[in-house]
This record gives sequence, C-alpha cells and structure tokens, in this order.
Amino acid sequence: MPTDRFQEIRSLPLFAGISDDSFAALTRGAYVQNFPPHVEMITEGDPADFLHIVASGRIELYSSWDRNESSIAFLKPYDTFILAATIKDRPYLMSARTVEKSRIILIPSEDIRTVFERDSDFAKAIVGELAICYRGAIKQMKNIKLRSSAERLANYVAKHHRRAGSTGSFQLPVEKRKLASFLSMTPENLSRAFAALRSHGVEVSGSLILIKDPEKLDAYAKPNSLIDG
Amino acid sequence: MPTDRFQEIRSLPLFAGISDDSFAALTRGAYVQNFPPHVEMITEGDPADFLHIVASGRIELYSSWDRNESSIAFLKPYDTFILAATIKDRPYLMSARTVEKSRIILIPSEDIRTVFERDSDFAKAIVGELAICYRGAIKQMKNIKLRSSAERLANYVAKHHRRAGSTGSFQLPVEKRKLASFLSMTPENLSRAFAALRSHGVEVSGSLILIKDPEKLDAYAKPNSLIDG
DNA sequence: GAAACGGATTGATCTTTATCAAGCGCGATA
DNA sequence: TATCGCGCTTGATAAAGATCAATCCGTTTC
Repeated sequence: MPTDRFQEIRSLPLFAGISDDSFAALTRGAYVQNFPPHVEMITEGDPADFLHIVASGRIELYSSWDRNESSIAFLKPYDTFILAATIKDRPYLMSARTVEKSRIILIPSEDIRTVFERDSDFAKAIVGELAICYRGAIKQMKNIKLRSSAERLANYVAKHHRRAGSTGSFQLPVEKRKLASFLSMTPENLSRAFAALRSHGVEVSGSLILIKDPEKLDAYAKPNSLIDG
Repeated sequence: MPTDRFQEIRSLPLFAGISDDSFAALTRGAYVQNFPPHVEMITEGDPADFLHIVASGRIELYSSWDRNESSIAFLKPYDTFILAATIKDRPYLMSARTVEKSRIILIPSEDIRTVFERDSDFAKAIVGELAICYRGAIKQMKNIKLRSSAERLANYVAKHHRRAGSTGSFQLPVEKRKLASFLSMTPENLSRAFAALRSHGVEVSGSLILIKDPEKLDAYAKPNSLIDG
C-alpha cells in the first residue's frame, strides 16, 4: 500500500504542521469509503468512532427531534466533521448524509486522541479548527435569532454571490428544499421569499440565481462581518 | 503582591493541568475588575484583548443586528468567555454586560496565546474547553431550529428543575424579559407560554417556578440528551 | 415520445409569534 | 402608608410563517 495514500489531506490546516510520524500514526488505521447519493453515514447519538474528512462530493449535517428535521451545515472537500465529538469521546450531535456520491476519509477517533496527547502541534491545530467551528456556530445562531427568513435568504444570496466572484449569477449548491431547511423555513416560504427578492435586484431561474443589482440587494440584506464573515 | 492572588481559578479545567510556570505567566499581567449591575463590559466587533473569567456575579452575552437584540448565554462563576476570539485574535462576536454586580478576572490575550504556544497541557485544556463550547452552541441551535417556543420553555423549566435538585420548585436566575430573549421569543409570548404550561404541571409565581407534576412536564417537553444534556 | 415521478410553485387557510395598548402587581422610595 | 416606577401580564390585532392542496415543470424512465 502506497505511503502517500493520504497525501491529498497532508496540507490541510489540521495536519499541515504535524510531524511525519504523527501523520503516519493518524493515517495508519485510516481508510477511504465511497458512498452513493442520499445515504445516511452517521446517526446522531452514536459513538464518535471516526473523524470524517470529505475527499469528494457533498455532505449534509442535520438533526432531528420529534418529527422535525433541520439541516445544519453543508460540507465540501476538504471539510472535516465531528471533530469535537471525536476529541471528547462523546456521541455525535448531528446526523450526516451524502447529498451526492461522495468519498470520505475516516480516521479512527482512538488515533486522533492518541496523537492529540503526544503531538502538541496537532493539539494546536485542533484548537484552531475548533475555534473556527465554534465561531461559525455562533454566527449561525445570530443569523437565526436576529433576522427574518427573508433577510436570511437575502444574506445567503449576497454571500454566495460574493464567494462565486460577484459575476452577477451563481448556482445553488443544494436543492431548494434543503436550503429552506438550512435557513429555518419551509420550501413554500422559501419560494415566496425568492419572489420577494425580485424587488431587491434578484432573479431566480431554477437553481440559477441572477443578481441584477448587488447594491440594492446589500441595502436590503445589510450583511455584517460578525454574522456573515 | 501575593502570589496566590488567583488561586481561586487555579483548579479550573482550563488551568488545573498546566505548570506553575505557565500559570504564573498567565496571571502576571492579569487583573481583577469590579463592575456594577447592567454595565456593558464588551462590545461585539472590538478586538479581543482579554480572556474573561467570571469570579462572582452574573454576565449576559448578547448580540445585536439592525435594531434587534438577542441574549445568547448567561454566565456564572467560574465560567470563562471569549476564549475562541482570544485564541484566534479575532474580534468579539458577542457583547457582554453584567446582570448584577460582578467581579471579573481579565487575562491579556497576548499572554494566553504565548502560553498556548509553549505549554501543550494548556493547549489540550483549551481543546477541551472549546469542544464543550462548540457542542453547547450546536445544542442551542438544535433547540431553536427544532422546537416551538412553548417547547423550548418547557425544556428550560425541566432542565433547571433537575439542576436545582428536582425539589419541586426553583427560582429563575434572570428576569423574564431576558429569559424570553434567550429563548427567542417576546416577553408577551413568554407570559402566554408559562400560562400554557399550567396544563403540563407547572405553576408560576413571580420568579418562583413550581413543578407540580414533573412526569407530565417531561411528557410534553420530551427532553433529549443531544439537545439538553 | 408518452407517462410517471418528484421537486418547486402558487393559492387558500390556519397557527404561531410579534406588536401595540392598557392595566396589574409588587417592590422601592418618600 | 401612599405613591411611583418598572416589569409583567392580558387583550386585541397584525404579521410572519406553516400547512394543506392543487398545479406546474423539468427530468427520468420505459
């Protein structure tokens, strides 16, 4: 088996600064798994046996309670997930399913905790990763608590438009039903919110979003680096 | 100046495992500040110059956007706050104000980052702290996204009743207006939600909450360790 | 190419939550 | 003890969002 089997993740923030020894220890028991679309890979409440890294494809993190379900995040290469549960040896708080065909790298939690104990560079990298995750979660909470559903959508569009290079249009990365859940609304409400955005410079055609007037959109969305940054 | 000036925080999870040298380095530039009630100590967006530790009193973390404001957490001795911003050297995402007269220990962020770099035990402790904070934020998000306001209140009551020893009653730790904001509702809606809880075994008299029928309350609240644990 | 499927949209209606406006209650103050 | 102030409560109303149902439409399937 080639030694560079996991070279594709060697330069991730989480691993870039660690020794070759540590990286070898982490990848020794690691393996790659392929999943078809729409497959549940992780069920919330289960023990966190592996750190997951998205090598290709798209993953949805979501959660359920009493007949309700809600999307919490969408992941792309090379996002890692379930790091906190892995480190604390606690059960997963979220379920995970593939949005499309995906390739996932799995590293046993046991190995993560072992290397974490003995390689302080890895510990530091984990601190950086967790701090970013935590701040992301706080931002998301502020988004939900401080904004109406239409405002959340406007900011979603403005942010993704910017990320896509402000070229006047971009493609939605997930189905609208999932986007609705992520933004804490129903698909029907999302449809109407998109319709309402027409008067703020946004046109919709299927999953293609056209931003006719970015200034007008921003004037309505009022994006804020402490929420959307 | 006495060397044990900060002994009260020496055994906190964040500091318990670090060397005396590291602890000395952390406390060398630290100081204690006293605040009267209802004073803003931190403004979101400001640079994170200090790690804060509640020595006494009660602190509210909250956030604002476009005329809206929302409570995000209430802290008590010896909670720490703004650790993630401190570590990443990023601006605060939340504002902080005193709920009552409070004593706060401030440790310069610079010193936190210095000791973090050279003491791997401190780095590990920070990992533990951040992982807990992150998981707490995710739980709170699930609470908001998956439950109605009445369900959130029911679970708040059930949880705090249990924490207070399940003695049949407990005292609200904050004013109802702040509790309402924390639970993402208006004070009026909170009043009505409390009224609705009467039929689920809960009586209210001012800030004293009486749980007449804990089983009935739990049957309605359906508490879940992955949200309320 | 026709049919079937599933997500998206639209309309009608209902529920939940917010807003506005009085009043109430209780502790602080004089 | 009277009164003031402030937070809490209650009622009426409005807005936001959810639900239910029907239809549309693009894609897949045969």
